Amino acid sequence: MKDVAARAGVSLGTVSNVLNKPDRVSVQTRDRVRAAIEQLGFVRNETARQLRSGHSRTLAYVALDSGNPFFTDVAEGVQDAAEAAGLAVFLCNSREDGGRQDFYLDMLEQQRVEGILITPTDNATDRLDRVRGRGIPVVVVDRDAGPDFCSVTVDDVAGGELAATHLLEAGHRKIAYIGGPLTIGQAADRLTGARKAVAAVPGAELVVLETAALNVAEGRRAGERLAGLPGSRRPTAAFCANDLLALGLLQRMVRLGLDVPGDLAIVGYDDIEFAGAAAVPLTSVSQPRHLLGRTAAELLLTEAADSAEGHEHRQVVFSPELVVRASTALRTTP
Amino acid sequence: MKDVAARAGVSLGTVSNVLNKPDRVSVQTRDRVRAAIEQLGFVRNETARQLRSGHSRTLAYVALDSGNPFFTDVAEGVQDAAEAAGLAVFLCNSREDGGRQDFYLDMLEQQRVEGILITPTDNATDRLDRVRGRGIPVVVVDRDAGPDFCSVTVDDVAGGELAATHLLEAGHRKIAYIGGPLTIGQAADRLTGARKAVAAVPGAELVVLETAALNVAEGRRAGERLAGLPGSRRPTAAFCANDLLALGLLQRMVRLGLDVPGDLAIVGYDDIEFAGAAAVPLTSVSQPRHLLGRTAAELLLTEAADSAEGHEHRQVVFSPELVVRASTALRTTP
DNA sequence: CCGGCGCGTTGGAACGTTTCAAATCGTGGG
DNA sequence: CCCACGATTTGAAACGTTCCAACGCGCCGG
Repeated sequence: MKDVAARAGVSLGTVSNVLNKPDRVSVQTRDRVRAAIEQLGFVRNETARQLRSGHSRTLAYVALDSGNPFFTDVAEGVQDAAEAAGLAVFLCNSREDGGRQDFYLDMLEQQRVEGILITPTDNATDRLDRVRGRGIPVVVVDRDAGPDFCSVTVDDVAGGELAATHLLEAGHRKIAYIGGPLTIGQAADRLTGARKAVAAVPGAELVVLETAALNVAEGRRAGERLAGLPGSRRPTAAFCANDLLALGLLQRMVRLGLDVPGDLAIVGYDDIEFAGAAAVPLTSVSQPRHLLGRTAAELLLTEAADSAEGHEHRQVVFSPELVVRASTALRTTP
Repeated sequence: MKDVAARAGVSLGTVSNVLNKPDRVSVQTRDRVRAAIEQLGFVRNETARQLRSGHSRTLAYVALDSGNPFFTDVAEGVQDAAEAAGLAVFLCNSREDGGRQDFYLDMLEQQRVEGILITPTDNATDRLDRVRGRGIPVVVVDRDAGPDFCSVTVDDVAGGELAATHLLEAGHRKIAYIGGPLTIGQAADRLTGARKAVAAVPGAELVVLETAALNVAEGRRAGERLAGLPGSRRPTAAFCANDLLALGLLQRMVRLGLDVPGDLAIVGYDDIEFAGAAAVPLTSVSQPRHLLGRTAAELLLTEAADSAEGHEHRQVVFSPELVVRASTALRTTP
């Protein structure tokens, strides 16, 4: 900057003004300084700027697993919001490892980021409290963290209800819920929602098939269990706790010569990219992933702005949406 | 740090020494300072450290599309290598948008990162040259950028050869190549490799079905084209330029009542997560994604270390590997 | 008893910005 | 002709570290 000032024949302060408050500087000087910047290929040193101004213009998102498209979509939403506010985003990936998560949190404290978005590995609230104690705003993404944190989540109970209601409205009365282990909050919530919907319809019945995991192989296994039932006892529809289960189930049904949705209608959850590309395009419950990220970032910016006066923590809960595809098409023969 | 110094009854310099060269400080003082740090919850201000030391201990990876598992795996490799060297990683996502890419490059220049790993959107070599002109090492990932840049790639010609050879060895003599548009370097290279393998076997023939894109829908369309051929003219095997095509093709074949691999053996490319979970698990050409990232990061660190004396740019080319699954199982009746 | 050596420690000068009070310069009103 | 005033510009003090020359001090060899 010193060189730029010398070349333009002005003082350091003026160069700084051209960069930060161009309207304070006369047109001639401004142009002269800009020309000098251009000629020297000057690039502002953000580090020094941060040190002096106390603002880093950077926020961070600590995701649970970047390999999961859910989180990459959320991250995109975060980036969009941050970009709009002129902030850079540090993307960190804890890979479900508490140690790595702590490592990143330490690093981010040292970097003095403006704020942290995080999907924590487990009950990390005390660690997060400490971070916030340092004056760094924290927003929890896709997890509830109580009234002391801003958070952004999607209502899994509502999602379960949505899926089951859709099946009930299509005339199904015996519905299987496939998912588990039920110790996973989301699997349990989706079941709760489904139960609620089924309970509201007289004569409707929900059969729970708990699985050991939420993957394709378990979906196939569930398919075998269903196919093994005599026709009269077999559900006519299945609601799977995620799309992997649903895809596995779908594959096995097709393989066993059963028709989807004729013999079994299927609803998945998450609306992953492959849901629409499956052999029979899959009806699925979709979460507003991009919006989730954007909202979380906006909440963070609000909290940062409020930091002076008292800040009211908000828990935003989004509603999932049902995306109807062929796997639950109405049966032509009722 | 001032507070820590005061509390421990030492000077600023000593605190700094405890942090950076603990062996220069006597045990008693060291412990006293550490206790003070603990009590005050002091966290070093990385920004100031960077400003003074001139080193940011941060590198960046500008990926083409974080939604693509390929790049997230590469990113993990990068992170592992960086972590081992005690560096933080800025993850940026250009989403195939040159403007966004330039925005990030500007930002990274301002941040004075130690180095940049990038999968560029297009011929961005002049922009990258400018970045390097500022003294920031650059390594190109998954693209060749000529002898003036370090780069890390995977040999697509070899991959195509590998796939075709596998099919030839299984006895196939009429093989379809499905992929395109051939203006995409990778689709063209894989075809080149396949041609090479087929040319080496007398009596073997390669049928090229160029597609408009590399997605599931195009794969299905190719399936229809193949199924429409009379049995005698229909290839007995297909090599698809990526797994999406292969999955679409597989779905359509199964749907049309053809057997895989009995009527048509299929090889995909990329070995995406779903390849192994398909209705018929897919044989696929796998790229060492994690290794790609790790190597790129290591190359970058080398270049950064060499910066003083002349640096020799290296182009590392990895070999793909074939992962054999059921979609090319040997036919029981030859 | 003195000079020199090493170990610990100290003080202060950078690093490259931003920020702000003060200086400068025309300018129009009185 | 003087003065207050707005618009520009300047100069210097931060920001929180690291780095280095210099310092104090106990000890050893002469």
